[in-house]
Amino acid sequence: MKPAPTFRPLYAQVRAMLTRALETGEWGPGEPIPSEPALASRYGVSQGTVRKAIQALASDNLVVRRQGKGTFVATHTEEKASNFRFLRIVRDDGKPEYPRSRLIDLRRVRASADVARMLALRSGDALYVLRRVLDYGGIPAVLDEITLPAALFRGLTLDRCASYTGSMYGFFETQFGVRMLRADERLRAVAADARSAPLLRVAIGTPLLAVDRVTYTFGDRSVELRRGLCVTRHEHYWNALT
Amino acid sequence: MKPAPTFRPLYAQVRAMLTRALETGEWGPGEPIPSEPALASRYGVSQGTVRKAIQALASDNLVVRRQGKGTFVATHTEEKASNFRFLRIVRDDGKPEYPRSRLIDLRRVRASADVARMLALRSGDALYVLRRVLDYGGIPAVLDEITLPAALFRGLTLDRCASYTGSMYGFFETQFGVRMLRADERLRAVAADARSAPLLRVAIGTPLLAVDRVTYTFGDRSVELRRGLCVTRHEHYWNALT
DNA sequence: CAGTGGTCTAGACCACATC
DNA sequence: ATGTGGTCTAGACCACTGG
Repeated sequence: MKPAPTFRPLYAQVRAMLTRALETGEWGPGEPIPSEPALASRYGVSQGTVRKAIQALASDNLVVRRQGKGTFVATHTEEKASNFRFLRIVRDDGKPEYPRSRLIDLRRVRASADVARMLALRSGDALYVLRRVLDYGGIPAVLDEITLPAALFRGLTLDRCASYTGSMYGFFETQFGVRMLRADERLRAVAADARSAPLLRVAIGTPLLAVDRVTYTFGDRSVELRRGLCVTRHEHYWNALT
Repeated sequence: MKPAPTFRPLYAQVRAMLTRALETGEWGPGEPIPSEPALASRYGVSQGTVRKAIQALASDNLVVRRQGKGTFVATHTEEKASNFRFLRIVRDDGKPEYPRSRLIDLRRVRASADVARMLALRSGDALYVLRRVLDYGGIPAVLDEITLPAALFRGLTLDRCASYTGSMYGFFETQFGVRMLRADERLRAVAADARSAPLLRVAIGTPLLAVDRVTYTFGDRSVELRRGLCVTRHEHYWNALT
């Protein structure tokens, strides 16, 4: 019998409290959190312990540390190149081009049993399904179908999407307060069908890279399903195994 | 003008010295490295500084830390489940099955300009090209074509491959002293051709997931090119965006 | 029990950014 | 000059492993 695996380091507890403060929005995206000495006094621990907690948050990309300036809450609205964290489709020639997004349509539908399970909803709950195409160098490369719980994205319209300049996740963060923290992806090869082929300007049957993403926010709650269909002729999906 | 960006933390220097010791094989794969106090005295720094250096190596997967036991040089020969670090193809049903490998053939060829560049060789240098198929549940799923510099893998034969039980990288590590540390992958969707279709038992034209890997050892030297063609019917490529 | 890595503290000093 | 995070040290104690 194992005795009792109840040991929990101090820094882990501080980390949990900081995460909670981040989740409740005590400091908003882009804003600085208090300095290490301030947090040490607030939680009654040493600066070194606070430091370790913050570094764990930084390695989870919840905050960004900047020497001489402070520690800032992560945001999708100013990540520039670092936005390639969630955009793994890059050009074969390596040019770091940011694609242009063209919105196709937005529908309101009911959740199937499968989708409901993956989003921790009930069958029949309302969903938004947004479709868009990403163009690289003016050529369509990715058809995204983005599924969102309507409850979290009340008032979402095509116009609101279109009028926002910046990344999708920046839009979700600023307009709906939904913060995407991490994602899982499953990749397969599929054939272009009658629905996707015209939008990507390829022949039916063309091999496409299908990227199925589940995106999570605080507390490992899934808040987005996304299927990307990618024409991997001039672009590819990039991944580093470390 | 910037003055001189020459600052280098002590722990980074210790880390570099430890990396060098690992590379030269002062401690072999699977063996323990000296304890923190021992290393601190060896390098004339505090234990805290050594700890930070070692933790950096651990996060690069060069060593593995085990509380109460010691710090051990990473090896591909006993990684059990952690071997899924370099094997991202998993079953759709999530069962953690380890596939069976069937060797197809081994050829000795000359490097083209492209391959030579990617492996930092000269055009015409000798290469080995090994092909194999991975079966999941008895069904062929992946056709791998593995390209290696002959200079590093002298005496490689099909028989030697076949007689080794364990992972490919474990084989390379123990038999040739070549240690794979990290890899980059590029994924595309392609159509099965006359060469691959029969081996994977699919029709010509079937969409396949093509995984092009470049694998690196110490000093960011590339030592393997690998192309995997995957039938993503019952399996998929898994990736976490963190 | 001794030895390992893991946690926590306190304090000094360094590098960087800003005013 | 001040305040931030980053480095480095020294020492104490804790959790885990194995003899």
